[in-house]
Amino acid sequence: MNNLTDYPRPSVAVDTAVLTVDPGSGFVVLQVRRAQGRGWALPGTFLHEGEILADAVERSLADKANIRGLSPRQLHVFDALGRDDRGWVLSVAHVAVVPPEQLASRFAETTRLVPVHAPGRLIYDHADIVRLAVDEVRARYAAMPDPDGLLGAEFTLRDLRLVHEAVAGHDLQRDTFRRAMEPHIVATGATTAGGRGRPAELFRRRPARDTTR
Amino acid sequence: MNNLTDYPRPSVAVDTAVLTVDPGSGFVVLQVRRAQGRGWALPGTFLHEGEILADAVERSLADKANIRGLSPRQLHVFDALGRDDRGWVLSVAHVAVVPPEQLASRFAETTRLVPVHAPGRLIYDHADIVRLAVDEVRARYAAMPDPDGLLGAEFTLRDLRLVHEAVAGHDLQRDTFRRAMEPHIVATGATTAGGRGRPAELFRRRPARDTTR
DNA sequence: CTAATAGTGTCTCTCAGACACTATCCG
DNA sequence: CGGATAGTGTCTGAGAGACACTATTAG
Repeated sequence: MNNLTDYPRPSVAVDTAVLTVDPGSGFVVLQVRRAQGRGWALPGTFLHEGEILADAVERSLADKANIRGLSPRQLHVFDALGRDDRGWVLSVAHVAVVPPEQLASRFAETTRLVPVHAPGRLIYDHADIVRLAVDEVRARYAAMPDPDGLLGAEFTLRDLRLVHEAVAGHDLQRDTFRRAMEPHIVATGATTAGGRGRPAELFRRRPARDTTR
Repeated sequence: MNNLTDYPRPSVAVDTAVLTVDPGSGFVVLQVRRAQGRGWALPGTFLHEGEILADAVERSLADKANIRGLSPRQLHVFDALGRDDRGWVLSVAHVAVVPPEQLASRFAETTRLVPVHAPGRLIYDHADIVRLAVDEVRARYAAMPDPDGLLGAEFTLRDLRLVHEAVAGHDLQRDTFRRAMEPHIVATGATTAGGRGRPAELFRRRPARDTTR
């Protein structure tokens, strides 16, 4: 019978592409400096005993970058035998999107934010993880208004469009974008003031109702 | 430093939803009888030392169901702490689609094929795996003609439509379906003979070219 | 007033869905 | 010929993309 102790077990790691939209640099990924070696990597850690993957992701980000409160999603398990020179290690890649304010308190010396289209040289298969993460988030943002909450609860359509343009990596048409998002948002009644042109309406996300009517 | 031996490691398992289209029962999932207990489960196994996940999937299917030659794709890692009563086990769920002929040689006594819409009672979270697998395959089949090769290299549009209807779980309109698939297939020039009505053209899958023109 | 931004009317093109017609086999 | 199946013309409605118009603010 299958006794759990019959076989050696792999180490299981998590690696996370933490993405945000930076007003200056657009859609960026968080990288951490490697502890012993030189070079940059995605934050990751080994899974501890009795820990679930999401908790390992949160712990790795608290420890390595001083970031808290994420909602990581799984992407893929990387299991190539030679991928990690420390031995037999499976890595479960994750993606997490956070508003830029939440990265303000990150370790300045050992972390950096790099545009996703030119993430630099990364160890192991971390460049693949960034690609998977970016594709996943782009697909989500194409379908819904700011599903990962890069903006607060209320926003103008201009703010929303700028965030979506940063994620998509290209400009979006103002009127088409508005009509695509309108089924998924509700006007609050309030408007902005103090801006240059006509004041803009404020919207909230529609509470995940049926969108087909 | 992170020494790989510092922490206890989880057992890693794979569980696979093997799906096919059965002429009689439609879209079905392969289940295996549990060895020691009663009840049915998806075929799975523990990952052996130095083995990659895809190989573990193939081994589990050869051993438990006498099936070979799959192309499993990863779906999700199930990591809930209490999910397996044998201890700390992560399970990497997979999906594999095979043509029905390839299941002809399966163990008759210990396996069965059950329609995906009523998979019966399954252990652990295997019902969730079936749901994920079905959703993944339906999404792939909605976009491309038989991407997983349930049919052979050549087929009529009727054959193709019947397979897609079985996967989708509902009827598809003949003319609309044809126009949706035509950009992704090439006529061979040959036609069927011996059928009841007008002979049908035979097609092949288009060799993964750019579909936008 | 002009510049700037927000919101919307409307035209066109494409495409899915639907219906119906023609085409070609068997018997 | 009739019955069955394959292939296609065509209409309609929905929706994306694009352009341009109106609306409302600051200065």
